[in-house]
Amino acid sequence: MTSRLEALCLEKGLKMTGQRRVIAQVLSDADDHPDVEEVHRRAALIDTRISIATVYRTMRLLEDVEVIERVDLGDGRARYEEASADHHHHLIDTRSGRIIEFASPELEAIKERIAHDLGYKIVGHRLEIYGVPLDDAGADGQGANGAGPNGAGPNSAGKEQ
Amino acid sequence: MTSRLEALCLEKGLKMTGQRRVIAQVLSDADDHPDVEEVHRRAALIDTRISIATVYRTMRLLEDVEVIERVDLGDGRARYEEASADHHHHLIDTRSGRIIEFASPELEAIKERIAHDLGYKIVGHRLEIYGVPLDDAGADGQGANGAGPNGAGPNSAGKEQ
DNA sequence: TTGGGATTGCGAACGGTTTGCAGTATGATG
DNA sequence: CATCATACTGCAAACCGTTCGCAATCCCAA
Ligand SMILES: [Mn+2]
Ligand SMILES: [Mn+2]
Ligand SMILES: [Zn+2]
Ligand SMILES: [Zn+2]
Repeated sequence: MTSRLEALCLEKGLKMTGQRRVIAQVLSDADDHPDVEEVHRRAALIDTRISIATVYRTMRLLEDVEVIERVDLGDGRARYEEASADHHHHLIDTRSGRIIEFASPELEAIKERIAHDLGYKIVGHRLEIYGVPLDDAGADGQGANGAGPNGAGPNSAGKEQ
Repeated sequence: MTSRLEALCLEKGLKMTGQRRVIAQVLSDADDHPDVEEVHRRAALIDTRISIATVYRTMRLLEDVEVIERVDLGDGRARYEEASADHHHHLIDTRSGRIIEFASPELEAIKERIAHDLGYKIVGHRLEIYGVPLDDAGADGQGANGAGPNGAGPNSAGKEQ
């Protein structure tokens, strides 16, 4: 049974080996932002004979052909997610480690304008927000209120990890 | 002669050693974003007897007491700059490596609103833009035009590195 | 089915950073 | 101003995520 990502790999003309199929499977199933060790761990559940080196190599390969995207969340290691049509950023809950995805057209527009005004064309950018839940033991008042009306994107709800 | 940062360190109650004084000097003089090796290199010009380990330890210390700030510009190593009152971000010229600082109140406001709407209080954030000069061999048209009227901050001109 | 280039597993090497340890300096105290 | 406990330093080894060389293996086009 070919996974979503395996199909993508075939389209890109990649040679499909057993380990690549397993990794593609793992990444297709994932809805979080696993690092290489985590991918390896999950892959090992399906097929024990996959080395971490191969996972590293495959992640790089998949990144190169833009099947997955590298995410830098500030902890030491590289994390990955399926390359998706909808660009987004991450808010990291520093208390729980939970990761919430968001998108903001306004923010992107401003960013674009800033670069342009400085005489630059954007070739990439990175934005992460680190925060703590408002309703927790927050020093600053304000009650909790669900995701609001602003451009906060496709998934105002959040994935974890 | 006590440097600006040395004075700050004294205020914070840090024990001032010879090597710390030299490092404080180097950082006071710097107007770019040196990594640890670069700080060590510059420090060695003033006093040859400073080990890289001490520089690492001192940078961490100064970061902890908020005399300097760590900057992550995407290359492997940590870079640093003097902690300043005016918050800003960086646009990295991927062709030249030049680093341009900018600030944008609108951008900060939107970021604030996004987090709030998601139910979070911001404790930190990170934003970098990678770009290439518009007037270079840009594929996408538009002539060059200097820094514009938008909130692009305190130093629309740029520092290098 | 075969053959050769691509891929794998292993361990060693990498680059940036941290750390254990023994020796040295600092600055508080008398 | 001398003394001393403590904090700091240099060195080298360890660390952590990641890459790489190499020989063995696999994939897939012919
Ligand atoms: Mn994501
Ligand atoms: Mn800066
Ligand atoms: Zn964006
Ligand atoms: Zn900001």
